[in-house]
Amino acid sequence: MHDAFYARSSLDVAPDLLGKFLVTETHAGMVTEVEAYDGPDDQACHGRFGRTKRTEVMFGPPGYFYVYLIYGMYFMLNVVTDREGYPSAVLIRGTTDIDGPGRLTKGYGIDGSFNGKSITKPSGLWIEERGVHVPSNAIERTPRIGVAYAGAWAQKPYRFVWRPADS
DNA sequence: GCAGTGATCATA
DNA sequence: ATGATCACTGCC
Repeated sequence: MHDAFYARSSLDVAPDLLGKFLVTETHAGMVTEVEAYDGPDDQACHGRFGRTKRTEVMFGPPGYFYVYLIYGMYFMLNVVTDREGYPSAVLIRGTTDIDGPGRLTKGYGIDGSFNGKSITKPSGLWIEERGVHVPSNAIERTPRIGVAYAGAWAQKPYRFVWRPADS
């Protein structure tokens, strides 16, 4: 999971995160569901209004976590992708052990203190390749969840799902 | 079906 | 300072 992995379009990184493992010192689960948020023109992307204090990390270099609070209760975990100055990220919505973006962060103990941290082991949260092969034709693509306001962008198939056949 | 919850951002 | 919005969840 070197830096070059994240230095690509969120639309390429997203499906490649399926089958990887999200790991902390106490939890590990295989990523099963993600969404891509791609650039200033994407009307569902937080970066569409330009740089703000909250979205600053999204505009920064790839390979960092972007974590924010939604609905006053739930933290959303994203990984920043692409290049510096271009706001894009991949939202991790589910793993094999915990399904649902808000439940996942709660279960893994991920809060706002992870915002802006590097995706490396010393940060306490990282992503591992464990040799799981994900057939590309088995990845399901659908519109993203909860972005009905985003006009034409609400329809784009930027959500990627893959669950092992036997689970 | 919808309440809960609070940071964020625009407006002033 | 105020008010609307929100990449969700759990209980009705």
